[in-house]
This record gives sequence, structure tokens and C-alpha cells, in this order.
Amino acid sequence: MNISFNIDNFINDFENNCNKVQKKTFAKNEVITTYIEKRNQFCILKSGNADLVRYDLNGNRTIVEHFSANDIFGEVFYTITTNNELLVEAKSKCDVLIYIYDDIHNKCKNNCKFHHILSENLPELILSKVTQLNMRIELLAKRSIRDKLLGYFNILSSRNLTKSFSLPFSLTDLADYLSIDRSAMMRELKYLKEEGIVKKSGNKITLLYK
Amino acid sequence: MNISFNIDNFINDFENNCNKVQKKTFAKNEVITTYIEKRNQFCILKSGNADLVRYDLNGNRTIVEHFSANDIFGEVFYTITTNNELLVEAKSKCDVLIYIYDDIHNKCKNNCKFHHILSENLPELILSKVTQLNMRIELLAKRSIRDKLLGYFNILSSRNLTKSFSLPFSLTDLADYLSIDRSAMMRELKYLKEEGIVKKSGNKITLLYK
DNA sequence: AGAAAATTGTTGCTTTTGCAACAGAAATAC
DNA sequence: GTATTTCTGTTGCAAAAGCAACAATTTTCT
Repeated sequence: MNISFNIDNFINDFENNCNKVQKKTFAKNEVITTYIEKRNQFCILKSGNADLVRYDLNGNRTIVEHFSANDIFGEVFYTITTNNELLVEAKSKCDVLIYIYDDIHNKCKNNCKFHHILSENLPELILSKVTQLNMRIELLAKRSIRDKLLGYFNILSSRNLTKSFSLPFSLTDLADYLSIDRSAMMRELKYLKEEGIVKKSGNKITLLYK
Repeated sequence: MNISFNIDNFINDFENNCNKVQKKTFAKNEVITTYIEKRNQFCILKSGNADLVRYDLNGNRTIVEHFSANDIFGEVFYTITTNNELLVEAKSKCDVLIYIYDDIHNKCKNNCKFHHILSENLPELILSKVTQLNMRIELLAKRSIRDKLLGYFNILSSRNLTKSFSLPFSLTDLADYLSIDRSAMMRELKYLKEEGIVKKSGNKITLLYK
């Protein structure tokens, strides 16, 4: 979910001028934000990796989304919050820009360029989120563990334009992302290797078909 | 995913003036649009009901989204289209407003009020879509048929502010919406009735717990 | 460098889900 | 208003997925 303009060009600009943005740094494993209070946060991940995680009543953990540089997140995307706990957890050191959503619409005192461009591009930014979520839905709607794995591998493969790629998280987390049991996933992964459909060493996957 | 301003107030306005919108009517079972060509359509369902449907390679049908009055849809939300067929099918007579997405940003010749308000509200409109999709993801991420059913019933229940509500589609379609086997769903539904958790007559469901 | 914690890999067993097939009810079409 | 199609409801059996438990490996912490 890359934002379509390059934030780096404006970093200095907003750091000096924008009186609406908050810049924060989080260490690995810190909770960046929770989606329970209604602060209408809109966040941009400047660097690092983070997961949006849900813990449900049965004790299951689901990785709802995985974020890397320039992805956007925040409770503004969860207007109707459920009773489950939603957390954004830093998986590495993370730099985050935090806006209150309504502030994006209003011009900031200094009328800074970053803020202006952000508000101009807001629809496209949110639209890219929609595209991302639709991909997520397609994955979760798949009926078998095999289809989920191959579906996800295909996404990573086309994203990298190559049949070889690294998984962005551990196998334990992958299972929580695909909403399946880890040991069942490991078994399916073994079958996929045995049948010569994928190759795997460490967290590097290679697709062997076609 | 109701749009936050009332379109009806502007119907006459745009019908006479907006040179960017197309208004079309579809009969039940007609295909309103497909998501394969890249026309960047942005559609508003004025009246009726429609489903976004995917047919995958295994012959499974998934109802990706269900639309009713004032919901928005269109291929602009599927920038990265997969190889699967995506169709929007009218489940009843449907009135649809169709924009080319880029036209929404540009002022129309007549600078009509409807068009103006639409472009002003676009971020919130798309944001409501995000919220809707997140709900969908939460549902599909549930690990069992029972949790999917109860999760969906809870959504309908809170949407109607009552423990009794009608399902917006047939049981066959419900299974395709939850991405589960129909007969397995019927069995689980039977258990839920036997255990006194839900009541069901026709397509009307009543939640009995709490 | 060594201890502790987390992740990977595996397996036997149980439970859940899917599949196939069919009968009856309801809706739709002619 | 009758025939045809779709939908509902059910079941036995097969396949897939989940659960629990544990050893081996890797990573992290101090």
C-alpha cells in the first residue's frame, strides 16, 4: 500500500512546519497504537515493519494486516470497532507519522507543503488501502490451506517480479496471517515440497511450477 | 456502506446537468459490470440489491460483497486484478450511477452540485468502504463455521438494533458469502438451533443468547 | 559464551468440514 | 395452473484441518 507521492521529499518541510503531525519512534515489540479509543488516528509508517493483530475470545491470534514502509493504518479505518482487541505491534524499530484524521482536511497553520499534498492525495491513498484489503479478502476466502499458501506466495512472487522471495514474517506468524493452524500449515508445506511445487530454505520460498 | 449525504436531494440536479455520470437500470440476474477491463468505473447503487461474485479455478463461487441502496462498487477498488472472474450481478432490479473515477476529480462542464458534493465527500465514501471490508476480513478470518455464522448474525443484529432480522440472501448464497460448504453450514445451523442459541423460520433469524 | 526464549519441524489422534447424493418444499417460468 | 428450476434440509462417508505434545534448531538476551 505505497502512497503515491514520496514522503521523503517533504520530510524536512513538515518536520519544521506542520503543526498537525506527530512523529514518533517505536522499538521492536512496542505497541504503536490500539484500536479501541476513538481518536480517529491516521498513521503513516515511515520505516520499519508492524502488524495489526487481533486477539479473539477463543485465544486465537490473527495478523489482520502486515505493514512496511509507507503503508497507512489507524483506527480511522475501523469506524465500527468490534469487541475484540486490535493492536498495532512494531516488528522492528518503527518511525511513524501520526495525524488526527480531521486535521488532514483542515489546512495547518503554516500551510505546509507536506500537509497540502497529503490532503490532495488522500482519496488515492485510501483507495490503495481498499485494493490491499480486497487482496486480503481473496486470500482468506480460499477454501484450503494449500490454496491460501499458494495464493499468498503468488502475491509475494508478483510483487517481487520473481519466483523467489523471502517471507516477511516467521512461519508462526504466517499461520496467524492466513488464519490457519500452524502445524497443519507445516504439514501442507511439507506436501508442497514433496510434490515439487515449491522449494523452501529458511524463510526463502521458490515457486517451481510453470 | 451508506454515503453520508443524501443523493436523492440531488437527483434532479445531476440528471439535468451532470455530463459525467451515466444512469443505468438493470433487471434481476443481469450482470451490472465485470472487473476485468480497466475502465476505472466507480458506481453507486441507487436502488436494488447486487452481489460482487468471484468464480475461482476450482469452480467455487464466492460472494465477495453484497450491495444494497447507496453502496459503492466498481473496478477502481480492484486496481490489482487477479486472474479470477469478478462480476457484479443484480439480485433485483437495480438503478446504478456510473462514473469514470478520474471524472469525479475534474469539475463537470456544468459544475453541478451533485458532482461537487460527491467529489468533496469522496474520502469519507471510500473510508466507509474500508470499514466495510475490515468487517468482511474479520468474518472470513474466523476459524469455524459456527463462529462465521454467529459473527455474521451479530453484524446483522447490531445493524438492525434487534435480535431478530432477515438474511439478505438465500442460505445457498450465505454459504458462498462465508466461503464454506452449504451442507456443512446447514448442519451447523441445525446444531445452533438444537442448542437453543438461535431460532430460525424461513430466512428470519433470532438470536436467543444474552 | 551460555542460558533462556522463540521458532521450526514432526506426528498420532480427534474433530470438523467438505463432498455427493437425494428428497421435499418453494419459487419461478411458461 | 402446471412444469421446471432453484432452494432447503438431511445423511454417510472421506478428506482436511485442528489439537497436543515434544524434540531439534535458531534467535535473542545478558
